[in-house]
Amino acid sequence: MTHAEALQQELARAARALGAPEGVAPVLERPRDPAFGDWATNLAMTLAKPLGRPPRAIAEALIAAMDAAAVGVAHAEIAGPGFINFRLDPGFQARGLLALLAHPEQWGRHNVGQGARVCVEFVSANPTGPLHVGHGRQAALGDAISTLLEWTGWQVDREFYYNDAGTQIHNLALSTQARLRERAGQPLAIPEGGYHGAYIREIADRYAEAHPDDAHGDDLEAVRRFAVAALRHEQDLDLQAFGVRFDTYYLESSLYADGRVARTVEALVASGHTYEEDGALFLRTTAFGDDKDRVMRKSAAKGGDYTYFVPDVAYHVTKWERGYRRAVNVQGADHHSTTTRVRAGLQALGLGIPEGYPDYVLHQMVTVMKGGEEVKISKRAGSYVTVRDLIDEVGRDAVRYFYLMRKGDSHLVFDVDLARSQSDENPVYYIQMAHARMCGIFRVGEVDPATVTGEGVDFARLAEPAEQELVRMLLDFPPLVRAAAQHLEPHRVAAWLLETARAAHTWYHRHHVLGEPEAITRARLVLARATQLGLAAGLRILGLSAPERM
RNA sequence: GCGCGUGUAGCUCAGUUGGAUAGAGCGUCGGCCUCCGGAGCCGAAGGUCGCAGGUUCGAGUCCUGCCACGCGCGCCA
Repeated sequence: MTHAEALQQELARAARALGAPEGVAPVLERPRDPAFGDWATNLAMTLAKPLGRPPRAIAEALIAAMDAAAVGVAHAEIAGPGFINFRLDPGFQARGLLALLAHPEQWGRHNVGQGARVCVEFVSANPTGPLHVGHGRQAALGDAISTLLEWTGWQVDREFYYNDAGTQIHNLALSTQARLRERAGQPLAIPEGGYHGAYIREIADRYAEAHPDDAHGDDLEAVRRFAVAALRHEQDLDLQAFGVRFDTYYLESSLYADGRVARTVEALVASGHTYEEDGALFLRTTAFGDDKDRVMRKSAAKGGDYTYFVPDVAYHVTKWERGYRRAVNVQGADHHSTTTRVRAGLQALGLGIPEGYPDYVLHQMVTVMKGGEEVKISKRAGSYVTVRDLIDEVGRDAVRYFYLMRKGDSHLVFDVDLARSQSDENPVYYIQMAHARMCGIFRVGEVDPATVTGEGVDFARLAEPAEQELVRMLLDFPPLVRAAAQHLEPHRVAAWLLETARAAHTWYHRHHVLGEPEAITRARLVLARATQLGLAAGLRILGLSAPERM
């Protein structure tokens, strides 16, 4: 039990002694101004109504009823309308770091998921081009969210869904074919909705080399397979450069091949939620909250194909059948409309899948600034900045951090020139520097950090304000990880890292670890070690490296 | 027009599920290197939290209505 939980328990006990109703859950928070103390509670104000007494009087009674010493409270005072501010005994609070030193691999871990399996799907790009900066945001977000879930007790599988069937892929094949024929001296005829990027020409070149007997690309199916394979390989390289690994690659084409799409359609028809109109088959998605009903199978005049969301529903059925009782999909907000459709399809099937399945994390668009102006991202026009461009220019860690430092649902402006030119002043370097500095102390002091356990150390020596602040930040980490995972919001970890790094730099600058009286050096070595471990933990969640020197 | 999202310092963004005097980074201005790494530290200036109402002890946060911007609204994905 942490000291905060002990304090909460003691507050709850005192509240019941005053006649408060069962089940009061005192809320502790860090006061905005550290001068107010280490913890504050608004308990007295929330009890004002049920107890029918003024908040300040209740606060007084609460303080009197508490066994302050037992929970390390050195001082308690009433402030403002009825806040109670607690100042903790310095050593009592700092001893909370013992758990970090003893089991660093457990620090920040929780078991809310209780080992349940969850499928996190992200990136899921069409294999029609390299990964662009929008996919990069998804890769960073999805990977960090997966890690957060792992840290909080979920068994996570990272999954990439390849839309390797349908119109876009057909256009890809036709575009490649057009380039092949251009090579052979015919006029270029890229189809409507086709792809104009230079990489298509490269693929055509390679195809011609590998298939000397089909230099015109007459075998469209072979061209399609070749182009898809080539682009999947490109995307794999992009992801590798970014340090993102997937457990499963699920192919949309396999859903057709194994009959799942057909079976899903049959099941939906059997459910009675479909109807035919103008030769097309509709799903009555309006019965499940959609604006209008959606076409499942196009009319014969339009080709008679299934629309994209049918395999999407079949795909999500497999997630359920594969045992994922929870699924998280990370998508761009431009795909927002699919969420209702997929959920509607799953509900219509009546398989007992919960209404909110799957969870969606939608992120807003990324715009790229280069040379002072916006780069229009268009695969078809062939103008965009790839994830690999960014990584090459500013480094993997910086790219990841920039993607993750902002909330997913706010629009992201990625100024490439700025990111590159300011790389010296990047927040990620600031954070990594704090970590490296802690490592530097051990290097210079010739102390093996692994031997710093806190045993026999007088924690009351960590009494300087800068030290208390740093201790508070470090102790905030475990609950912060839980909250970030619960809300699927990695940016909270990014913000914590920056604040904690600042606290570490301030402390480092004001107080020396080495060369002080032995009792102080020993206590400060503990804090340095805890800071190093704590920062490393946060960096790890975001997929950033924690260098020992820079 | 409808749905979703956003609107907070010059710029880019946080804001601990409704708490105290709204914060950070960058930029600007002014200080600090015999020091465990100055890739750092300390300080200052800078705000009508888009606008108007409402809910209550208390609102950047919740509700309603407007305004602006982004995305979506296809038998495209």
